[in-house]
Amino acid sequence: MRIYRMGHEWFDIGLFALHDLNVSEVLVPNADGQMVGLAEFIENRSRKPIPPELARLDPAGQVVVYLNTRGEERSAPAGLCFLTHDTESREVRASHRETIMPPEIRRAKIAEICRKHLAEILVGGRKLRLGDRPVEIERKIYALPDLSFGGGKTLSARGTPGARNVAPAGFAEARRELLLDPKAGFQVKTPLDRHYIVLPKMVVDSWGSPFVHMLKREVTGLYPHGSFEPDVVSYDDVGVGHTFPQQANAILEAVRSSCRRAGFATVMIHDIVKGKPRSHDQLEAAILRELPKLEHSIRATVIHSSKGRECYEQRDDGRGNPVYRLNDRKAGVFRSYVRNVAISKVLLAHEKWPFVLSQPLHADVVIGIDVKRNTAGYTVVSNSGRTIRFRSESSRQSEKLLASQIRTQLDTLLREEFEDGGRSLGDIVIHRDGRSFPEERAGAREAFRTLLADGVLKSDATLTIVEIHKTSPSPLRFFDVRRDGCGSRVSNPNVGLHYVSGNDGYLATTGWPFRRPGTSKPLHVRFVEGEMEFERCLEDVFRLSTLTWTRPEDCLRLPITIKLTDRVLGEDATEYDEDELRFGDEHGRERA
DNA sequence: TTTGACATGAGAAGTGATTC
DNA sequence: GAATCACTTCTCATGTCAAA
Repeated sequence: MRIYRMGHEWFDIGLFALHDLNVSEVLVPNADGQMVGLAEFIENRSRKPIPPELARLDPAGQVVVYLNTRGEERSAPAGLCFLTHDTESREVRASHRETIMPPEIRRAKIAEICRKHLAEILVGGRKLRLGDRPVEIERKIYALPDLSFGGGKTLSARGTPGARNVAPAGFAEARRELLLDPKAGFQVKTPLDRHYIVLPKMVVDSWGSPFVHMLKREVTGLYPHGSFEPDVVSYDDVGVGHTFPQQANAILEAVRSSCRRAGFATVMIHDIVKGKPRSHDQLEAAILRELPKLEHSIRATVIHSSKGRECYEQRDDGRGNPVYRLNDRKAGVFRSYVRNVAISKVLLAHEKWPFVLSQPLHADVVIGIDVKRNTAGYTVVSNSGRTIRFRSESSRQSEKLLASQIRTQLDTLLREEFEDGGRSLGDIVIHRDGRSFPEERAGAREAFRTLLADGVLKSDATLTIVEIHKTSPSPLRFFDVRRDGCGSRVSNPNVGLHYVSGNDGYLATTGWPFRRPGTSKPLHVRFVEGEMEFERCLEDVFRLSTLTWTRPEDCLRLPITIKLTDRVLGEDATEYDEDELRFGDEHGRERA
């Protein structure tokens, strides 16, 4: 894809062919139907003064042919065309950082574009005029909620007595500190289930044992009540080829013979360099989906060998024996990597949630729903995030859910919730990732009515459905503008800032006090139907976005209901070629 | 590839108007 | 009323950076 600068205007064109003639030879019809030279045509159409590339245009230069939107051939001088790159391309990847715009620059650019291009727009024959200033809204901000950790410790940015009180600016930092503090730490204290660490033989024979030791120490440090004693299983990564089916089958074989009890596993895989692009994602997806199907069902998480390979080096122990030690310069990096693995790949996999909301949500139960690649995922959050259930189910529909599916799933999930909690449930709120469809809503209402009749729900229970849009047809941005002296300072909005207009709500879940480059992108939350007040739903969305379990020191753009559904579906729903896995060794060798 | 936010381009999917 | 087309919207894949 290239862009073409005709005069001062930029066009996005796709190259179709190379013209036989050069710039001076190609003739095109001008407005009166007369044939003129290509350079003359462009010059006539261009605002003066003309851009330098046009002034310098070589008459003997090549001409490219592209197709306009009606499929007609058009000519453009190659000298005025520029190659566009996406972010992964080698030529521009280092400059990607520069495309992330800080708020003051984005705001200035928005104003400029409005002035230049949107001053007067014709809509259905009527002129629309845009206001010359952006809309100012009231600073309505939801306060950061209090969070409960282990040891009865509470974190507060709103002055709650007895809590560890911090200023909002220190909230994220304190959240991490409390999680790592042995006197606080994880809020749940139930023991861990059986855990296997599945390593490539090459790693077991080199830096495997210091790595496992480090991971054990990290998990135990974070979660002392769990008695983390993982079994190490090694698979033959060397004796087989390096394709996705070969490595996957080696892992399956090892797990089948060594993991004699159901439980969890963290599987280390090598990057697959040969074969189709993205085949290491296939390997990951295959492991995640195949291990639970084994006789002793294993729920797996996947890590990669590259980080360890990069950080460990072989040394001499002083008596002539080789030992693996961390490279001095990389020790710090590796430690935080191992901590991430401990939290995300071990503790969160065991459903040990690090911290929860201290005060109850407005809703009694919040259910996040998302559909990806024919798999529907449901996350149920109740009891202020203390209880979380997840369920996924394949569906024939790609994005729309059938009424009967959603009815059955909601019915099952809410009955489980009722039996576990031993109490009837009140207000139910559904967070739909993206658009909700009438069939789904009908299914949800049907389930609701049945559960009401059966006493699973309280007689005054309500059902409310909101849509959570990560992107929005009307992409609104918030800017915090403060006047100081002669000018003004533009920055990202406070997290918790919200603006409601009818059934559309915008909520800043990223922004101050979290330091991130770029301009905060508010969530678009749309009220679809139900009895709960919209502003209360919105506040629940905000509170659920403070449960940043995978990154305690940072913000989360999405509420945990959607985030968890996304995470699990992202992993679960990745396609992999099952036939290739079962029968694909020949194909694998061909490619390898 | 550890994670998440913000960025982009490609392509899929949906919408609405037009044509036969 | 189906087929087609132009256009919009959304998802997906990919990248960088920074956290300790």
